[in-house]
Amino acid sequence: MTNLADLERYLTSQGYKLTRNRRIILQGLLNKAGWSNAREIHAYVLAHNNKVNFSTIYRNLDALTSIGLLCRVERPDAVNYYTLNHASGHHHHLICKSCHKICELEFCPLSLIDPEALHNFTEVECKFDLYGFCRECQEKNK
Amino acid sequence: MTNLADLERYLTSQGYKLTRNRRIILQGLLNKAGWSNAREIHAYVLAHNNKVNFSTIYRNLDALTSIGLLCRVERPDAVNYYTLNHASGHHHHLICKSCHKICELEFCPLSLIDPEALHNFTEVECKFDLYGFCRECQEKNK
DNA sequence: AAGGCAAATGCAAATATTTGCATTTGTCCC
DNA sequence: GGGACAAATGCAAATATTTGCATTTGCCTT
Repeated sequence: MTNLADLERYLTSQGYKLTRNRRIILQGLLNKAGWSNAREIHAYVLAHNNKVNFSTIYRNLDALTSIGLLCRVERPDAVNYYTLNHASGHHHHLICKSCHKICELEFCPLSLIDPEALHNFTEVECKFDLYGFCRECQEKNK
Repeated sequence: MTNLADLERYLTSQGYKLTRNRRIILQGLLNKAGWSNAREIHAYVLAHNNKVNFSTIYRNLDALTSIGLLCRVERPDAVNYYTLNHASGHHHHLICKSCHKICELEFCPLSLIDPEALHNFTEVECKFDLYGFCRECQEKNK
């Protein structure tokens, strides 16, 4: 989905209300390529709306992530970053511990795991990310 | 490793100093089966030493985890829990979103991933955990 | 268009966790 | 055993994030 109308349609189809904050958050993420954190998104909404609270930002980022519209990645410095899930499918990431570059991984381990290993758990969500040093940062530190 | 002397030997072999705090943390985790959070471990050390600061606890839990003596798991309520890595090998976990029960997974996705997919990253660490509802909690909510 | 209800929001307080810097401690070497 | 140096610690302040509760808003029904 690469336009606001589709994103909004999907949001409401999932039972969420279409609020002014959510519209601006989605618009902001559409405008800006790459990843943003809650602070940046908060600033964007402030600049394009009247006034919004940080907790609203966090709650909306959670909601949008939970229905798959956003990808969330936790950086090694413990700050969460978000981006529109253009891939639209479920996927994971590879993050550089030095420059924080984020690469996509098509691979999802949950699809490969033996259901027997899941101890009869249901509604299983997969949290999976890899952290290493990208080629550029390896060069720099030589 | 199931005794203090082995744990301590390993700690020093990795270049870490053997401090009073670390000894008590390891002893505490040896005594208590299962998982503990920083608050509980802090309380244990306070009760068995003179006085220790929370940041020291966190720094030591990080250090012990980074050399593989401890396993760390992040619960859905965003609290980290720690336990001795008896399995001694690298492994992952399956956590109940309701009762927070933690099961071990022998599976590590990093071992299966195609090196080509790693974009030339080096020293890659794998952060992988599954979150779902265990059989007991499914029954309870029927 | 008006009313009602649940969902979304604002606010303020609390959470776990991290960090910089000055001090203390453990270990290695003599 | 004593001294030196780096690593570990204490302290206080800062971080991102979450939560409870009262209020507001979006959306559905009439």
